[in-house]
Amino acid sequence: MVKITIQEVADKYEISKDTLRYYEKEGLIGPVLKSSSGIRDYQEFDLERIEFVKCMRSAGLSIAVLKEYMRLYDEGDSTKEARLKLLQKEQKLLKEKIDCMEDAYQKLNYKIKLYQENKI
Amino acid sequence: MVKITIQEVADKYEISKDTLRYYEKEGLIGPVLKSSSGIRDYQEFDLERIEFVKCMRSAGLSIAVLKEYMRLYDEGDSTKEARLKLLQKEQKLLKEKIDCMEDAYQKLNYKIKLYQENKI
DNA sequence: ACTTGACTTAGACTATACTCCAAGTAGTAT
DNA sequence: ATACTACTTGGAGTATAGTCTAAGTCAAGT
Repeated sequence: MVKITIQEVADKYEISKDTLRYYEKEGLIGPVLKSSSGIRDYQEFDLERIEFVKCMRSAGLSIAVLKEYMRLYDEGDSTKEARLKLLQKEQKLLKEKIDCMEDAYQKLNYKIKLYQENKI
Repeated sequence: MVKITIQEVADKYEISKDTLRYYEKEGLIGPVLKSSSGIRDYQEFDLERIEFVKCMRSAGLSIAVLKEYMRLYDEGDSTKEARLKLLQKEQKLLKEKIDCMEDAYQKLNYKIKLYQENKI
């Protein structure tokens, strides 16, 4: 059994070691298995979670929301409904943000065209 | 001539008065015309800038970038090229962000479907 | 004249999300 | 045995973008 160290995870996902420990402290991932001397050994399911968290963070979901989701997850099956609602709410917010950014993208595009056509 | 107060601008664009003053201090808007007693009176071109800034901020452009753009703008025609480059760079970043968020949106969608089909 | 309410300023404070630091430990290389 | 490197912790520090507070000014209404 080869161990997966924090450095390897940091390199693989381009997340700093500090951030990985921070996420763990906040309950977004782990608690990660540790050797007798306290060294972290990341498991497959840790990596899956990290990937999910990374993706959601890059989409703008807050630490607080992801923390809440993981808290519910750890509470078990009885929180399925709550988790679904949370995800749906975040999805809706995400859609609004995307629409807003697309609007800004078009406005930028328009402005850039004005510059290129020397109309500004 | 009816004056446009900070309160009216705040209401119209749903930006707090504090934030409007903060943007002005940072050079993103204005300097706004003031009465002899120091009360701001926003002009049409101020409102246009505010709308642009609001849109760009909501799309994630930083205060620093908008500040730099406005600084170049105030410097005159000689900075056209630089402004265009800045906008193109931000547009590219914006596109990357949108793509990233759309990816996250699809992942969320998938996860939500799993919940709805009771597979999780 | 006095109260009221909206405005002004500088500067302190807050939230979010990291990021860095000091001090210490464990395992390996020479 | 000593040096080296990567890891650990708790807690302090930073960046960004506001947000709030205190103290004061001004114009209008009673």
